[in-house]
Amino acid sequence: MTGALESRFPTPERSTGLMLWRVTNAWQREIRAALAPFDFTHVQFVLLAVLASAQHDEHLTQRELADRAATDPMMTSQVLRALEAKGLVDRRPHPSDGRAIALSATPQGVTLANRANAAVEAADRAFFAPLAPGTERFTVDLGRLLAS
Amino acid sequence: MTGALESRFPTPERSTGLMLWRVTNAWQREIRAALAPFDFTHVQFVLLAVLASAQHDEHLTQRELADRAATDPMMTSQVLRALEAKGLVDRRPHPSDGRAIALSATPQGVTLANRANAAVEAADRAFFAPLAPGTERFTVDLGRLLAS
DNA sequence: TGCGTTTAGTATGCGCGCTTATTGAATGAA
DNA sequence: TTCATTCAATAAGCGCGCATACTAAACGCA
Repeated sequence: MTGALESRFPTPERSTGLMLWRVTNAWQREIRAALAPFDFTHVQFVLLAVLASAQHDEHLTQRELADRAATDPMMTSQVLRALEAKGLVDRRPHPSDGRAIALSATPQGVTLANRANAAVEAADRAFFAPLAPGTERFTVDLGRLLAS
Repeated sequence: MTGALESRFPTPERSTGLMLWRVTNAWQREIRAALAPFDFTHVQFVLLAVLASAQHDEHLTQRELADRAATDPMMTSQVLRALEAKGLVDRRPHPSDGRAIALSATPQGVTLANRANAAVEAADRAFFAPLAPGTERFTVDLGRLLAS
């Protein structure tokens, strides 16, 4: 660092934070490309997939779905209306809570979620392949960062 | 996975991609909080810091700065005008390229970049502390993902 | 029962990351 | 020198992530 900035890091490549930022941007590009054939954004896919995977027991509310998917409630509200417009999600009044909305994936939604999920999982495998055989360890590290 | 989605991952916590996404969002929140006292966004800080650290040899153009900082050229253009309005950056016509802009951090810009950098590096240390003593290894992993 | 508090959903607005397109200047080849 | 190509900077627009604020319904407690 010969410039006017006093940093611990001689180059941006040494900063864990900056690297994390760049890697996630690169990953988002890959996922976006993988989902483009399905006309899905990443958030659309995540919400539909989480909804489909919870389909067995009950109808989630938007709040519950947002909690499970770790998405912003505002985004969740907006994206679910888009998914409803596509005919992939049903949004009905909640039977016992007049404020809430009971969500369910339509059959088309489930079908598309499964096909898109295969594409996303393939893109993920390709993206994280350079970590093999340490991919699991890397995922555990990410979990540690979330726990705190 | 007892629902309607056929996935390799029983829960989102097992998907490296989703974990990466969540961790980066959490990291962005920490950085945003650390930079709030300086009235900086993350991109503002990164561009100013990279510019200050390159200050020694020449005046970068916006394109060169965007390349070094790995930021989008559109963002770079817009954020640099904001930094100029704050008096932290000078944007002059390039002496030999009529299309380009010669950038330099002002003295106030350098001072603020150094103070903000200390705050960001502290926030980074705190955020990645749970990885110790494997932080370096984690950073190397991130580098591997970018290389491909 | 009544009323203050909490909660589900949504409107608005801002900065980021990206795509597409435009303008004008530099470049390179005939 | 001329003209097609490349390139720096920027305009416009979209979806994401977040903050703030509002409405209406549910909840809790006396």
